[in-house]
Amino acid sequence: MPIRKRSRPPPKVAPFNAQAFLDTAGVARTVAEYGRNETVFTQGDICDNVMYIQSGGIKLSVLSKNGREAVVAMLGPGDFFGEGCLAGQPVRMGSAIAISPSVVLLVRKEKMVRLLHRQHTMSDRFISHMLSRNIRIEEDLVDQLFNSSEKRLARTLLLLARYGKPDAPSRVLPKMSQDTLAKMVGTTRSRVNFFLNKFKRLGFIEYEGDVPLKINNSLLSVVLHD
Amino acid sequence: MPIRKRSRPPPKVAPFNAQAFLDTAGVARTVAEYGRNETVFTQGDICDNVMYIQSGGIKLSVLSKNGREAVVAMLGPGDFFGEGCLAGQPVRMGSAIAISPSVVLLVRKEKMVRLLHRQHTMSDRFISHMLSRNIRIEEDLVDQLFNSSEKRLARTLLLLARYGKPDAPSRVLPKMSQDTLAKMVGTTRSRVNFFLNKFKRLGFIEYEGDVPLKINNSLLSVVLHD
DNA sequence: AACGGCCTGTGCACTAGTGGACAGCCGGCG
DNA sequence: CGCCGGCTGTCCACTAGTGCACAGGCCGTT
Repeated sequence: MPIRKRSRPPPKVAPFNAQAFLDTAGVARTVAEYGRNETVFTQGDICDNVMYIQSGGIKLSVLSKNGREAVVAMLGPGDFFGEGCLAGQPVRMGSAIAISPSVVLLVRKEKMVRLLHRQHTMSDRFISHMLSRNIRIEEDLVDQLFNSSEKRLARTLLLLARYGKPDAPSRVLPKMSQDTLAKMVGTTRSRVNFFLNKFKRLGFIEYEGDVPLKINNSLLSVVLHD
Repeated sequence: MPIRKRSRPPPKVAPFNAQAFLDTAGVARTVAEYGRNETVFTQGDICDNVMYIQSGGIKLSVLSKNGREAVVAMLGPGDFFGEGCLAGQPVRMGSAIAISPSVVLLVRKEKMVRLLHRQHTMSDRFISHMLSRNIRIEEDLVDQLFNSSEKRLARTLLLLARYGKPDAPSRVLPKMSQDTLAKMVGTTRSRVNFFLNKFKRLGFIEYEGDVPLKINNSLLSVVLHD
């Protein structure tokens, strides 16, 4: 299973090897690989398996009726996605595309249900994933409710920067366009551009050379101030 | 355990009787009762048990630094809350208060973890709760991202109205102030008032007598229109 | 080299939303 | 009774955010 090395996804927790586990558990599953920007599933597809990210990164987004897009989550190794079908959702509520070359495990939902019953390792992992995801989305929600787009941008930048956990004083940001940033924050590109430059002017982020940026923890002051 | 009858919480699924279950499972748990507006826990409290709603209704809300409040969820019988501690959150991220007389089960988090291991009935129930809650919050999030406050209000009204599932053409709304509505929708009271009257004018909701309102399914047109 | 696609930087008119304020209504209570 | 507190209805000035449009830079392709 060739995993091309990329700058971004630092192999997070290197957690339990789900594939090996599924092998020993004798569970039917499929291993799929996706290249950058390849789509895993699309909003409206019928929905009958749960995915597990072995390596790489996946973006979940939702399309509105009038064609606008919102990024709901950026996921990495060890994360599940597409769990909606376990709750009886007949079709996918959003789209999933790979943001870097990714190896993904597919498990049919019936299998998954049985697995969750029989295997503590699995259900533990799944539950803890659901818990942390829940917390994250809830935070995103109150962020939307309370904060201005400026603060929201600052927050998502900070979250993106510690994509690979360690709390170094300043971290590098995955390369992404102002457009997708806008779709994550929930605003327009003009706005994102405006604030990015403001942050740069104030020394909160550095334009290491040209496009790719480094963010400074001092950016926190934006989020925290009043 | 006297449960005063109220108009609101129609006993949902009448699901597994958690208390009896916990009794037979020999698990330590506490039964607590709360009156209307009594607080179950407060943002910042240390956080070491998970709650299960036996009957009644609970409102989860978050307070921002500058004193604003956002309602994150309204829960009913059969719902868990306070599960954050299972994911290692040391303190509560929001407050929980009873919106009607409620009976709540408290299970210490260590017990809960063991329970989830040993008891399929429990872990099934918990997982399905987490799944549906996840879906709901995610919907709330994209709602925030895509829709104007008018549509958001329409949506929350519709959701509130089918609090007791059945798909009757028009349903009655739990009594709640424009203020808490505003905090659920994520806008100001002036706005809520404005739109409520607009909806009334257009015949989407009826002011049955005075305050308590009935909502018409035609309100859907607001949400659906472009 | 010339082209197109994709990105950033910037400006601006227009709109939705905010955050007050104030009056009036009602019910509870001393 | 009169007063208070919490609720609704309404209004308005002010601000944040949107949704364009346009210019320029940096590829990779033909």
